[in-house]
Amino acid sequence: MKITIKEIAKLANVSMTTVSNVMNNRTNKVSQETIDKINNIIKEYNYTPNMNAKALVNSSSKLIGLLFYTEQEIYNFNDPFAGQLLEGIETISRKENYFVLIQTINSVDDIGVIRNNWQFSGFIGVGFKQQTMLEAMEIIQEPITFIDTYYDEIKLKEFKDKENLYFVRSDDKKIAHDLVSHLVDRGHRDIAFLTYRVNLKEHGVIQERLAGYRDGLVAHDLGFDSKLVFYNDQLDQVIENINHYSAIIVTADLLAIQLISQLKEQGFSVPDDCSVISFDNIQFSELISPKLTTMNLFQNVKGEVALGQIMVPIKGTPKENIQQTIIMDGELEVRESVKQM
Amino acid sequence: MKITIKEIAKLANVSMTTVSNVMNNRTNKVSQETIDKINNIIKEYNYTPNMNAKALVNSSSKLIGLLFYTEQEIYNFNDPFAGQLLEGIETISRKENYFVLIQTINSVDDIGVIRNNWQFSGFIGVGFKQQTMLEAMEIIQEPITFIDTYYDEIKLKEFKDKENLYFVRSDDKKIAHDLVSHLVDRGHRDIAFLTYRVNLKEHGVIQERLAGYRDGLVAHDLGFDSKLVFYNDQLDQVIENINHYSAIIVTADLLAIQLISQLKEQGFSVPDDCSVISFDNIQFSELISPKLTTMNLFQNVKGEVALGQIMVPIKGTPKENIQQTIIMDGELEVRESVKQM
DNA sequence: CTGTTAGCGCTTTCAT
DNA sequence: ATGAAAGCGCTAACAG
Repeated sequence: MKITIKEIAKLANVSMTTVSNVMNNRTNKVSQETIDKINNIIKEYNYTPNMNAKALVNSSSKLIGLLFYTEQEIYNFNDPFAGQLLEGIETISRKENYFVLIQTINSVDDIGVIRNNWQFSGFIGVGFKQQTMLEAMEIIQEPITFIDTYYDEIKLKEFKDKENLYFVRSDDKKIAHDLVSHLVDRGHRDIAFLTYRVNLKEHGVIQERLAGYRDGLVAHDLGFDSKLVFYNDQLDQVIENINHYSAIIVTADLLAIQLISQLKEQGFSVPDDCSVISFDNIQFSELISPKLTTMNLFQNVKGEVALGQIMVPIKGTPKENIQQTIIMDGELEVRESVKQM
Repeated sequence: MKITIKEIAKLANVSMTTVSNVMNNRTNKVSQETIDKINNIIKEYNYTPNMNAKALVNSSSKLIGLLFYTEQEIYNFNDPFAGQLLEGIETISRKENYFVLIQTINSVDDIGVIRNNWQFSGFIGVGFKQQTMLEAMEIIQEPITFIDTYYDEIKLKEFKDKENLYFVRSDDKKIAHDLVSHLVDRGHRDIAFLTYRVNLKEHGVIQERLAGYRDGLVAHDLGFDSKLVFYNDQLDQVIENINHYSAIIVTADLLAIQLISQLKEQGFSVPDDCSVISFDNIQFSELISPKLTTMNLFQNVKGEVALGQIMVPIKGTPKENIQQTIIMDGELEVRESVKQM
């Protein structure tokens, strides 16, 4: 049933070495006859190698560890972000014949354990903050791409020489800035900002978007007013203050949809009473009314890129043109939730 | 750095066997002193076993293969279903110290390959139809749970004796029936049905729901009218015929939201002109307006149950009370999209 | 109570 | 051009 190299060797009347050589295309020193014979047997018996044995002897398997860092017990896979990422990662891993092991982790120590358990070829880290990323790097030697992790520029220098370390993220600051510009183009001058509650001390996606919002306002000679920055637990205040702005930037479609729903309940109309623009371009954004004007972040591509990055050192292909940090732009999907003033 | 049993044995001045015994709690024949000594070393050096070596010698690893069957190139992980399932599966796998390898497969042959590659302890199959399930079973010997796969009752008999085969699904027929009953309770008598286009010959979730819809109508002395069954590519017809029904059952929140959005655009109001009730209870269903009355299917629990099922034979715990097929009920979330007539 | 040993399936020198 | 043999880290007889 489960055939091994040894048996193939016996069937072909050759040694295991030869079989191994043929399988790994080290055929320069094998006669064509033998090659064909072996290949036929492999096909006939549907032979596929035992990855555990391979991993054991090579001390490296065809495994990619997909690490979801979270303080929660389990990462929130409901988030469309996770799904899109997975789709991109699966696309590449299948193409490259690698395998993806998913793991939610709550502490950096978890990484050490799982890393010892399996000999991963590389990792993709999601949900890491600068601090946890730094700690993770102490442990992980294999190539790793961190998705959406921001780091201080000062730290960047130390990373520069660090091999096997990659980053992929959106250009959140620029994208937020673009959102402001779009609203300004449409005649808006009073622009609010709504986001999830986060620790503003930490460097992350939200902080960057906030900074981009601020930059955008300044660039368009509009003042930044901290009273126009709201958090998801203040939706009532957002609505109370609706007269103080004509448009609002929301850092997630989900939150935007929630807001719109509340606004409607209170008798307000979008975009007439208030324009809404957001991030994500999730599937739903064009199913609701009004259809959301939102920023497509191409999270599936992000997944593809993330795995693509580490595949370079993993496969040992020359890495001349590879960048350590890939910053992706977004693409605005202009739909109905922003009004021309 | 990466310490092995051999080295632990040396450090503890014992043999590898003893170390192995201690690690696997076969401590009945080891002195407490030795146990402590070994455990301390393990802790000190942060030792964790090499799973590949273990898998090789045991011909079974702590891997669960999560197989997503699809005709597409990549499974649609965007679907909230996949995320919820994953969440449930991860919850249990973490608890049990097992690892989840995700794989999209396009044909049953793919299973053979991946199964040879790694020695899985068990599998969870998603997206399998009866035919592909049957084929998969020919190949897979390990415990497997199929999620949401329906099979003919005739075939059931053959399965009865089949070890290691489990099913988890919702009671789709009963749930659809319940939906009809709820609508009838609310005074509706003309009830339409909207679903995704599927092959009606195949036995699956949609077919069951359709049957339940039919049963429900009959049970309430309402006639079944095939003209009131619509498919997702006929949304315009759904709306054209709006006078022929007062409520519509939609087999997915996503589709329901799409419909509502279209209805609104055409100037209709939900639930006043048409009540809508659906399946899934996705996160969005209570963020939109009107808030969706929908059936919670507990897909995350489904994931937990699926893995729980196969963990029984995997861990070799006595499986007296285990059922081969677990059928889960839903729970109606009554919100705003159904009108009291 | 502890150690010796063979072997899981594969790769890789080193011979021939 | 092909083969023999050692060894990756671990487990499980079997011996003592």
